Amino acid sequence: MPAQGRRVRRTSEQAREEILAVARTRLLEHGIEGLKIADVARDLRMSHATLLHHFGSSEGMRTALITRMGADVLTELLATMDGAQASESQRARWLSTTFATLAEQRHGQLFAWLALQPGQTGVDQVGPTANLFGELLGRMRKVMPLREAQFVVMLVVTSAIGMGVSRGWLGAMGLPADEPAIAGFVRQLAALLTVQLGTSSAGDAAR
Amino acid sequence: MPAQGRRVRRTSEQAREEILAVARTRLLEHGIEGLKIADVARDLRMSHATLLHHFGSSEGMRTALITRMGADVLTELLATMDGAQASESQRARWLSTTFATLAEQRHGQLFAWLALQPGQTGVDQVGPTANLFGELLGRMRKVMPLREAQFVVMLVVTSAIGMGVSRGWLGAMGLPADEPAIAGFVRQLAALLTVQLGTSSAGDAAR
DNA sequence: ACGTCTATCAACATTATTGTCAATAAGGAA
DNA sequence: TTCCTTATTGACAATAATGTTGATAGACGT
Repeated sequence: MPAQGRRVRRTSEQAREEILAVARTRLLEHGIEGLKIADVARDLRMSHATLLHHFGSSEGMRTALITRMGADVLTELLATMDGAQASESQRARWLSTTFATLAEQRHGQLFAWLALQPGQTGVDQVGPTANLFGELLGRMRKVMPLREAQFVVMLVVTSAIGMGVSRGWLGAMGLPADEPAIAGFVRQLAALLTVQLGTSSAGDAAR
Repeated sequence: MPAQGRRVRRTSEQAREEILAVARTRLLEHGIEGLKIADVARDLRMSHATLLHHFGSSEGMRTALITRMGADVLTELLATMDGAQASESQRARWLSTTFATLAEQRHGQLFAWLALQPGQTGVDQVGPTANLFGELLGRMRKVMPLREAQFVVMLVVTSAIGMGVSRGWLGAMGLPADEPAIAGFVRQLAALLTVQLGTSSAGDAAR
């Protein structure tokens, strides 16, 4: 164990990792306000100067955090896709896990944060995540016509993001939003989409 | 026109209105960062001390803004409901306008902002909006069974909020999100829900 | 041991943001 | 007019937050 007065010396990479980890949990618990570099640094028992040394500026840290979290979402999403495309029951499970991934509260915070960045600034920072949903769409196209795929992905993505962003207060605003209610909702959605996809699988439901 | 050196003296109410109006547009254009009281005041050619005089603190202003915008959403939503419940074509139109109301970029900013408030803080401030979606749900129950109504409202609300929050960057992430694409999406959704509601109108689609 | 590299830190500097206060002036009432 | 209320303001105060710097000390190689 390090004595109190003793400096801990991490590698540059380690330091960045630890900082981003703390920043993430602070974002979840305290919102954007929790991202002041002094606070993040204090959680690590590190001087805020050190934090600045690693990220250049407070904005640098925030940008890195956006990039990291975006990449995590991408990884999770693509992981759930692998091997879950063929059968209908598999597709239902895919929907459920995808929904869970996107609607997770922490990701909701990320999306909300992105939404509040003026202009494109936030999105540009996402870097590798840039084509996140395009990737999803591409894989869906392999098992259904483009128009269907676009509709399904769009519906699932927007609904999941909306759920993630607003889960905290949907309940307070009159909609049932506890765990079982959401699970039931996802099941209903899966059933609805299954019907839809089974019925008009060559189809064009609109106009 | 007021000469430069001359003070403009508004009623307390007028002042609050003008301030909130400016604050709203600033929120839309510059995100939360645009809400610094000095900036808002400058847009009105007013000293920031005056702004503080009317709202007590910067937080007071932000709270008032949340309340106001929330109330506006509520008003718009309920307005679109009146008289658009009975027939199916009317229901489709209701969905379209409701969707438009919630997905509107400016409201998306509001929702995103709410999502980033730690804990319940943000929601509590919404005041009259508190039961916003409960109101929606109540009206839907008049024309369909509870389980159906819950599902439909939940789907529309989450999807619309998700759309509003992420409209700015859905395109950059690979999903078609220009005006016609969204319009098409809403039409497809309406069609899908119409089928669903027509088919199993006593139904329990899940499990 | 010695030297190099650089992560770390305390103290300082700078700015940004919010908040306070006493004085001023606009509008209405008496 | 005169008086009273209070919206308005500039100047100041108090922090809060970010950024800067020179010195210190781990880790690693020679």
